[in-house]
Amino acid sequence: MARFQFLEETARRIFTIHGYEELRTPVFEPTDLFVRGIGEVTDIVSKEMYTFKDRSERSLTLRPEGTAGVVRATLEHGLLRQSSEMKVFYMGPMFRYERPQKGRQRQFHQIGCEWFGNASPWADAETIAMLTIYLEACGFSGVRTRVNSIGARGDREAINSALRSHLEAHRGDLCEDCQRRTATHPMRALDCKNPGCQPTLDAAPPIVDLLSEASQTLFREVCEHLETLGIEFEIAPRLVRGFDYYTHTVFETVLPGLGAQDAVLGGGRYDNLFEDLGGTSTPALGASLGVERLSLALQSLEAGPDLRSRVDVAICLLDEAGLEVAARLAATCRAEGLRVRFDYQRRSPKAALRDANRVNAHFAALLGASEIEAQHVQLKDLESGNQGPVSFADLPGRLQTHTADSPQ
RNA sequence: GCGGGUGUAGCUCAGCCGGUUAGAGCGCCUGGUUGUGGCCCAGGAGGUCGCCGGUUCAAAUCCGGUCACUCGCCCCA
Repeated sequence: MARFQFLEETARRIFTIHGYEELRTPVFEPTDLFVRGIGEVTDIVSKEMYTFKDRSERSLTLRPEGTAGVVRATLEHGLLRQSSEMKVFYMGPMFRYERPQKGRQRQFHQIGCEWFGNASPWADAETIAMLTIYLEACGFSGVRTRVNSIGARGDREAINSALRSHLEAHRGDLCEDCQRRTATHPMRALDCKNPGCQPTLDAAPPIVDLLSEASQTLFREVCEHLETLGIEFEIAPRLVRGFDYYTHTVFETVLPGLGAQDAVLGGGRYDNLFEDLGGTSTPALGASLGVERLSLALQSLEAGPDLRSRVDVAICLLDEAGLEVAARLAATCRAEGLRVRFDYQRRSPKAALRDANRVNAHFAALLGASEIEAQHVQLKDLESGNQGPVSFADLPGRLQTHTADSPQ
């Protein structure tokens, strides 16, 4: 949980300084929204949605991804009317009906960002840059995002027919899936991992070469801007994505140590989605991060962030006296914003101190009959072992000056 | 949808070619310190061996079923 919080808070911080605001959307939506948005023939829509009927026989679906819901909310509430541009991020659970395995569960969490109303290749570059900065802020190093362009929707027919004729010519060398995709969605065949298909796929014309002049220029500019921003990336000529709404730039980032499910983020531009969902044509792009996968990757990091929880002071009773006094002290310290450990249990001093040590407290405030008599606690620094009296009244102030510079 | 694996103490696991009171490490508790943690030492608590059935004089161990979890393929975050 600490890792989730860290990943989410870091995202809030990095996304916010890039001008994004958080938006919350419902966890379920009308099924039709995803069918129209993601595309009928995609795996997600055809076999991975959690779909059910409500009491009025409406078909609802637990969201398998975040973008469609954000676009729907934007259209429905006219969020894009007062300004022509908007940047939002979200985080929350997503659902896909499939066999769980490492780095993949049926309910999982994504952090996503969406940027509406900006067609500049700078927007693509900034988005990839921001995500790279985010991953680095989380402690990952050597992040290299894989980037490709699948062109405008108008380029699609030329791409498909060129790929189809190539794939048809080598039909016998392709696996069943690829043979099927040749007809339905030839671009998807390109990222088939089946070893037998590789020679044929390697020999296929690169998608970028099949794009219109304008689309190629756009992609070149995205790459140039990434270099201007000093972002490490690599061009992945065969990278395509599983959602139909993508156009032009697509990208994904993989991290080591995650086995088969190593993509921690994916995204791209989707300039037609607003129209597809009944809005006016709006350039847009976005990405989403898989929180569980990031969390796993964070775990295997040799020098990860320090996520141990910290307690400023643990109040330790030394004898039968002092429960009421301790309760009041805990309350006044908490009112000052201090993290206080006190469990109202009567236990041996030894056990109380051991507990204080276990929860990683900076100080232990020791309280017994003689301390109450003198109106002070014995404040013990648990790292140095130094101990001395501090009056009840001075305790909160004293703790604040000593814990102000500490992490977390 | 397809194919593997595993279910034994709070956690990680050993034991499993059937045979006495089911073990280890870590964690937890107590004591060594008549009101003081971390390190060390000594002791202690804790288990229907996933569940149901079968074979047998005897089952954690063999067989069947069932449930749960897990890994891989497909696809994706």
